[in-house]
Amino acid sequence: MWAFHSPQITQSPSPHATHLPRPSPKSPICFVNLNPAAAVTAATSTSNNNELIQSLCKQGNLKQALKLLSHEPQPTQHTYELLILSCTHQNSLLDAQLVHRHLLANGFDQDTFLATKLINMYSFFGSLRDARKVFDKTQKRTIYVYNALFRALTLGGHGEEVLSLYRRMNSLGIPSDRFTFTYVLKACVASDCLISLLKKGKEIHAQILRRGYEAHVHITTTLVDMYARFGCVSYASLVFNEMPVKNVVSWSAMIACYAKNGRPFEALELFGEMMLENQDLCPNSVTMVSVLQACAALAALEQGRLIHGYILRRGLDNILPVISALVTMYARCGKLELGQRVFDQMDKRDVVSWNSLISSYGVHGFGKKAIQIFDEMIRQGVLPSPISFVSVLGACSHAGLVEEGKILFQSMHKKYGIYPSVEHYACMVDLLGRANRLEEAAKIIQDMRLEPGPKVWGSLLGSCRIHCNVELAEWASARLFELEPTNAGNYVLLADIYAEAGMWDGVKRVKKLLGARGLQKVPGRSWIEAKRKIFSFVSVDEFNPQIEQLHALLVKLSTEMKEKGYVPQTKVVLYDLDAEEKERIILGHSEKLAVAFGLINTSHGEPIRITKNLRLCEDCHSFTKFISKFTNKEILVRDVNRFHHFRDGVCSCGDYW
DNA sequence: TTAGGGTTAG
Repeated sequence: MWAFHSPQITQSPSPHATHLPRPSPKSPICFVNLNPAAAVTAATSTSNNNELIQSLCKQGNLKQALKLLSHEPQPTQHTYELLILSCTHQNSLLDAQLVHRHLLANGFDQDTFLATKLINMYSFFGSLRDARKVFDKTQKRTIYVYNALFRALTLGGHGEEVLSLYRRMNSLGIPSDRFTFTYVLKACVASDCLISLLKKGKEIHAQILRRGYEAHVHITTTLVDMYARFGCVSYASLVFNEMPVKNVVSWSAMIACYAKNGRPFEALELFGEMMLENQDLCPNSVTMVSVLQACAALAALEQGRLIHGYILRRGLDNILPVISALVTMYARCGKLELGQRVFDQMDKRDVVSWNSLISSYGVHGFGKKAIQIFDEMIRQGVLPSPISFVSVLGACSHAGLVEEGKILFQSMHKKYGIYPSVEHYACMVDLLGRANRLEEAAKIIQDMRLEPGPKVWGSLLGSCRIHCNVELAEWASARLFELEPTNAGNYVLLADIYAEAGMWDGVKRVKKLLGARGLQKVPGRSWIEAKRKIFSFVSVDEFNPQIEQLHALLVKLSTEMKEKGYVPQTKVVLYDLDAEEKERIILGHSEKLAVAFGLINTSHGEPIRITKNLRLCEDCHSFTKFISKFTNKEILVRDVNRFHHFRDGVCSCGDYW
């Protein structure tokens, strides 16, 4: 498209000496002193020079363009625009800074158009301070200049700065445009303090309605996404349902909202609706990633396979995020080998693909294999990301590989220059805590340079539950009740610890606190996929039409297994009840109902696959081990943390979970 | 001149 002109710097027309701008004394740019004879011809050909520079930029020949620039007395706005663009294409910050200094020296310091380009440029290089400097030095700040800085700050995660600047813009009477709204909505979630900014987001939503932008698909889609990120699913769906115009992006945003907020069933339902009711809408790779996430969350293997087929038919199977999501989907549906096969068939892999595989092995309890894959990734020259360490440390934790985990944790900064984040500390606390090294876990928290967040305290409390440590549990829960006052799970964990220690006063106190704050325990729930449908069970499920049949089967199996040595672990019932009543309660656990359903509804040789929303209780674990031997059935249970693969009376977790 | 949805973990 662009004609190639080979730049002949030595023969090129030279500018007249009088037209040559004086470089400022501070400017490092060297203007070539040209002889007067050459300068005469140059006076008329500066437009050609500009064209030549522009052409070189378009060809990606930045170095030659810059050389020629030093001979050009009157670069135009367009020349600078293309130079700036070229610097980002070439990923050269040094050249970008040179162009910036050059345009300042040539009197373009108040050019608002170039100011927006410079802000975008510095945003690209991650130099937000420089972007802000350009903004501050620009006197006439058009909405374009504001929007450019909003975009830069939002991308950089400085949401609060955007919102304070936005307030100032409003007070100066500068009206927002449709672009401003998308940036400031995104700014509300590009920050750490989500609670206060949700209120701000709602205010901006009101402004959008007042300005009559509710029919604008970009803005409303951003609104759906903002509410999704705050976890306000009902608000997101309200906005979505009222959108007069929806496109594939809006549908994808709403599907992602469900998938990301623990509502995978609704995500799949909405995807079905999108396919059925809108035949002119074609789902794309982004849509498919969320749909795969939903299948993974539900362990819906058959659905996942159908989606995989669709992805192949649509030719979306060469897109990296889609393949990574496929690897995860298969692994989380219990088909680790299929996940590995998808990974093996990839032409190219990025760090995310590797992370998918590492965590897949981790969740199945193959810690050593996960470390091997991590090492292989490094050997192949792929640098680990912070998430690689979350994945591999998590794998160590599931497999009880404490020493290996400690070495990896230390290597993060030493070898790879990655500072451990709160997530990594949470992994370490989990790793040590599960291994009953609770004092060491507590020491890690005390020595942390970062503020330990809810994840860290939650890991400690979870470990205290496993090993029944009241003292540390009280320490952790006191912090958790401050940080997450509405997370019912924390209260339940502490109550369980008190109950197991026989401290019934403590149980009463915590339950009272739970009630006073209007919170409820999340009921145990298990899912199973059969005949391409997903069946869900809750504990002591009175509304299930098959409950009597399932219960009768469980009583029969339990009685027979007791003769073979199964002893019901009634201690998991944390109520002051008699043994018989406790036994009745544990037999009604959702996971056992799902196992019974699986025994009735799966064919011979077909494994039973169950998903559970909580950690597997000791009795269900022991019961399922017995069942797998007693009925000669393979049973895969994915609890909230990991997989348990029961076969012939043994579990893959080695009773460590 | 500028804009919306996604990948891996917990």
